[in-house]
Amino acid sequence: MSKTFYLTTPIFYVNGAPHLGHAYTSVAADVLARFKRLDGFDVFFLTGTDEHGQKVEAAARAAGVEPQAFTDRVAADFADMARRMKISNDDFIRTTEARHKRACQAIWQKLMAAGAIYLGEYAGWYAVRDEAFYDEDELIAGKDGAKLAPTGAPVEWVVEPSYFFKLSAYQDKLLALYEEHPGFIAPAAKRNEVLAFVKSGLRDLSVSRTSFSWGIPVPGDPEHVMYVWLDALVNYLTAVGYPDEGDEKFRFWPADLHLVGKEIVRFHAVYWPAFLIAAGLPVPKKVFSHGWWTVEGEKMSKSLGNFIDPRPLVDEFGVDALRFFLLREVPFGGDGDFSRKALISRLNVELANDLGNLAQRTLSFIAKNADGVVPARGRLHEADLALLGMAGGLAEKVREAMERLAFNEALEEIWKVIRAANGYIDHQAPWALRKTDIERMNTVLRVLVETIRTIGFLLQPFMPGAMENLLTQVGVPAAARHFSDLETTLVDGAGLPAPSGVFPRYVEAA
RNA sequence: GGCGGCGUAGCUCAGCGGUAGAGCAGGGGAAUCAUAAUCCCUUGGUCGGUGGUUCAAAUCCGCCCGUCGCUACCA
Repeated sequence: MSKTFYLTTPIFYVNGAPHLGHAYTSVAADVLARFKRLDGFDVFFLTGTDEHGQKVEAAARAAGVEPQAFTDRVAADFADMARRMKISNDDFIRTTEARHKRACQAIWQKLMAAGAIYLGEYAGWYAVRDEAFYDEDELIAGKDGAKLAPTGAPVEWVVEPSYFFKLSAYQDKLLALYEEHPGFIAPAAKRNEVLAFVKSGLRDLSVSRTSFSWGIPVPGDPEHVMYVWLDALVNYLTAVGYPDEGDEKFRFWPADLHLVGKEIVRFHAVYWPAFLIAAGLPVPKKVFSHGWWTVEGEKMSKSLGNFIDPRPLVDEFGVDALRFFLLREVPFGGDGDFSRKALISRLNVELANDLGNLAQRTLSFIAKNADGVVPARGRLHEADLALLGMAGGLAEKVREAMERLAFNEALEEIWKVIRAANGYIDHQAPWALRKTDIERMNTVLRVLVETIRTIGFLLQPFMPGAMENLLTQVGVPAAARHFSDLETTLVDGAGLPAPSGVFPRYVEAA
């Protein structure tokens, strides 16, 4: 039985359309999921949509449709985006599904039974205009001394019944968790923030609402719906069959990795493990926070209206190039800037010139001068051994970087070999050997083919379509593309298909 | 205000105690198998400022400046 690997994207909130940020999280998770599958893991990869809450209820009303119809439409749009980005998720969960309602109510009852939830009163300064509560010390003074929200909205003292989760009781257990598993929150900067937050003291968390109804009813008290974050986080359990711990999918629990945007770290690194500990369930192994994209130097925002839909970019540049760009351009965990210019530059320089041209010059040379078959190799020279050595050690280097979610480092390692291969072909000059030493020429070509093959294997998770094409061109059978097949070499004299460019250069229309 | 990150070549960044590095951009040359792609050489930096520790500091410590983030219940 192979080792399991369970990873998730956040479930995306359906009060707006999918944009580049959603695509980014999904692509990163997908690359890792594909990598782990190729590396022999039994992978469960989950994504989906978060569909409850006041904002969705309001958005549906604004659109003039029932919440369910509204969420059906937006959820379908997210699923479409995932498909277009070639996301290989094993399941797509929606929080409005019956299986999820059942899981949420089950965990609620478990938390109640454990004494972790109690009925109390939520009191605070509420601004109707902002639909939000504010702390006393956040308030500002108005003209006549009236209390105002920081946004300038009038506030009133409101008391309403609410169920609370005893978050304060889990402070020490959380700190112990972070202490014992230093890798639980990554990158380290986020870990520090969470640590500081928890150390500063935790208050109990209001986990039910009575002010709106678009949510999962609290068992035994239907006036209340569950707080959307409790609802949302439980999706990770729902998908593996909770509360049926005997479900065949439940073997994936606990999750190996929750990939999240930096704005929701706290929910995943504080509330979620606290809920799980209280419910007597194992906690996930890692929460990794990635950064945000600006677009042409500006923050994506509603007011600027510059949200980017990734799908037109897929149409224009190809899904592989876009996926590559997102993980290549910036260290995972940090923020990045998306610009047409940078995308085109990566596409032309690294994909077309470096890799595409390397494959093309090698394969078309073989087609013209080596009978279009896998060339046999003779005695190896030092330069051959150097390049083969680099290629041979590549899988381990890439695996190590992927383990740290250092996607751009993994790609950099691969590109070092690509650059070395371009240097190698220039120095060995098979076009000169063609006239003087055919055996040596064949050896050089074979070394190149083997190197390209290794590169193709390792790039599969990043650019599945293009690498499927490339691996076919270097003669790797479709059924032999797991990383364990890397050790199997190509067969001398096996026919190769006619080569065709893998990454065409992008020429900006005049 | 408190806590934390960052500030290194024109740009994006790596290095984190032992004579300043990569990619891109710029300059020169070579080659011509290839998607006019490639390869080689090369210009370029008082490593934010300042004081200290050390035989030796981008690299450790203090202070200052700039910048970004966190500092709970919309998600």
